[in-house]
Amino acid sequence: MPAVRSADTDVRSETLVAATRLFAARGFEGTTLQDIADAVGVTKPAVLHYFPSKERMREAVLDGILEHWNRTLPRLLVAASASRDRFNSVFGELVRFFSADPDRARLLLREALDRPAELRKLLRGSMRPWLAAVAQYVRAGRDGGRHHADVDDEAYVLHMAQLVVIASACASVTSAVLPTAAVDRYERELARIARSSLFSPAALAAANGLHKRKRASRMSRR
Amino acid sequence: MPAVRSADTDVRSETLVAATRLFAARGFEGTTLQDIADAVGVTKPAVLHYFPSKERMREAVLDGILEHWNRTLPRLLVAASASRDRFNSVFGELVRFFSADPDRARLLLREALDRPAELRKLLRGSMRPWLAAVAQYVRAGRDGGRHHADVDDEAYVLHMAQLVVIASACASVTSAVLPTAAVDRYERELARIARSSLFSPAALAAANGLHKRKRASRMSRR
DNA sequence: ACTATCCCTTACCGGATGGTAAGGAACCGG
DNA sequence: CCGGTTCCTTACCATCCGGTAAGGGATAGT
Repeated sequence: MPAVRSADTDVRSETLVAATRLFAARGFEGTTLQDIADAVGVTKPAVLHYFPSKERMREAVLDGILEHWNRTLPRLLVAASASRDRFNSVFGELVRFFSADPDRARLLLREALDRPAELRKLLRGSMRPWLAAVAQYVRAGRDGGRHHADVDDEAYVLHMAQLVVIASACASVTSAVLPTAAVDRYERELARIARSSLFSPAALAAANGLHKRKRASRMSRR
Repeated sequence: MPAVRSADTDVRSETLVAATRLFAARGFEGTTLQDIADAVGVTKPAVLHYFPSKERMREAVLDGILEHWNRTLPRLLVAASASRDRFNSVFGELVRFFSADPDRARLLLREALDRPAELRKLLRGSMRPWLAAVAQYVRAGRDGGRHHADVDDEAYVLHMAQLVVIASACASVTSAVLPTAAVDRYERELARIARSSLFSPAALAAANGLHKRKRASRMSRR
């Protein structure tokens, strides 16, 4: 029925990609439809042919990110069951998700600043289960003595998520302040903070040395 | 010489306050001169009488924040010299500065997103000394055994600063995800993360119990 | 060959935006 | 009483914004 020309999904998806990049870099209000059209190489009404309004485009861009997120979410949650490995896989997945494409973090941050009410509702619906699951894991580890006794499960998880987001979003700024700024040094410290503020000293010491022979010691020790 | 009417600094400063609030809430591009003029209760050319352009107003707003920061900075750095007290006073001052007026955090975050290059230069010039001083304190504590042996001084300080900023800026969003969201619970966990990822287990235990009788135990233990 | 549909173009529009021109009201030193 | 300065107004402007109208060229079904 549609007169496909192999450009059917082409211009539309290119528009979505360009809009994502531009919204992340300059913000929604700071980006004009002309900017997006120029980036794709078409005219302004062409992008409005696929997205009825700029506002709808914003929603499409945000949906694209959340969809990607919800697709990697299950994989993230059924990670290894061992206490320490589970932490590493979940935290690693989180870091990878945002540092792989900092635009995701920037966009999320902008949404939190520009439309907090909307993001609230959105997170309330789609991130609560995830938060609850991870928080439950933290709580179990705490009751089992593996985690700090005074850790606040939900607050801890939220803080760590925020930390990953802002580290990814502002990497270009902070790298200018760190003098000998290797990015992985920055990321390594991020992981260290998350670990050492979660695991009890006993669990940390155990993982560092006399535990199972499963993983080679990847602890930083320069 | 000037025909003062007691409104000399009035409208100007009110404009600055309104602009700060609006820029923080809606962003620079999302705020019109008309919005600002309406908030102050004057006409659009009136605000342009004090600030020759919208761009100059942005600079004035940012300068206002950095000036406030630079004014409280020295007080922050000459804080108590005892290891644990120094941490508490510096970290507490940081938290207080941003949570007292979340607009500061939001504005800083927006600047990092909208104009990373400019903020880079600005931070490079005015925040490097502060970072260096605190990092040096962290390093000294590490070499003295009070801090974790594998802490990365500069990266740690940067991460903590970012964490405080985003926690203040996004409090309205995250509070919707935390179910029984007392704000101070959120802040308490923030301080716990900062402490337990910095101090070595021995130093933490000492501070919690058998140390000097200086402070009453304020550790959370619900 | 005819029609319909899809994709995209040129041309245009109402409204809002940042900024300017010009002048008026209040106050000043003289 | 008289310029002069400061502060703020009304009126206005060029530009750009998101969005629409209308149509052309290509393709597909019939």
